[in-house]
Amino acid sequence: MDIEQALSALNNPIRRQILEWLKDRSNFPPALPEHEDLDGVCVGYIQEKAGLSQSTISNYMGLLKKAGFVLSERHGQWTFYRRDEAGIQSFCTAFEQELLRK
Amino acid sequence: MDIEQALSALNNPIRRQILEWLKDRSNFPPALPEHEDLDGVCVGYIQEKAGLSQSTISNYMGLLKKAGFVLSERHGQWTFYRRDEAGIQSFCTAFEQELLRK
DNA sequence: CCTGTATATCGGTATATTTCGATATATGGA
DNA sequence: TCCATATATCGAAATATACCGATATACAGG
Repeated sequence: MDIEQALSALNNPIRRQILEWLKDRSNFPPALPEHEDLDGVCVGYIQEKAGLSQSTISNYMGLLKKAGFVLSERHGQWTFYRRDEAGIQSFCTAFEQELLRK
Repeated sequence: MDIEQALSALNNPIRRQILEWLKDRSNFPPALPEHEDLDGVCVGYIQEKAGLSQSTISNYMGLLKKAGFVLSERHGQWTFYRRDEAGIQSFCTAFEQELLRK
């Protein structure tokens, strides 16, 4: 739980937007039939929605992952990203702990 | 309450450290006798503790103020900064609101 | 008004971040 | 094994941030 790394990851409006989008799978196109039972959204969908290049989004997802905000799972050629609610929660707790007066 | 500006202000370990130090006046040298009834800490004390240049600290305090984390009060040649607990609280609330699922 | 002290602002350099296109890697299928 | 697709990584250019020293401003006391 590196608060510095976490804040850097959040200090970008598009990365924060991605975390918001991931709250609800219906922000993205429907999953392919063979992926319907999987949690998470593939990089391509996120890229399309964000309107940035593939490499940028791949990099962003890596930052969010290292910061503990998303989990990833590889299935075939696809990587599916989803929110890490426990990681987000624990960051929030630690962050408030630091910021708020006691 | 600009969350972008607030996160930028917090995205620096020394600025966060300053907010922590300001939780407790005793982190700094005692106030001059004529300032004893005043709340807050003057820029010089903060600078000395942080070990950065005067201009950097003055700039930092300006960023923290614009972000709503500190209040300032001028008395004579001194500017006294103190935490804006309400501002900090309201940032925390808004931030969690955005970050946490629902 | 002149001087000294505290703080703010300016202008610059070094470093970090954003973002891209090109390329590398992984995988599934013909 | 060869090709197409999805994602990751690399290298570079543009922009932002971290700092500094120099200078400006604000004020207090003689």
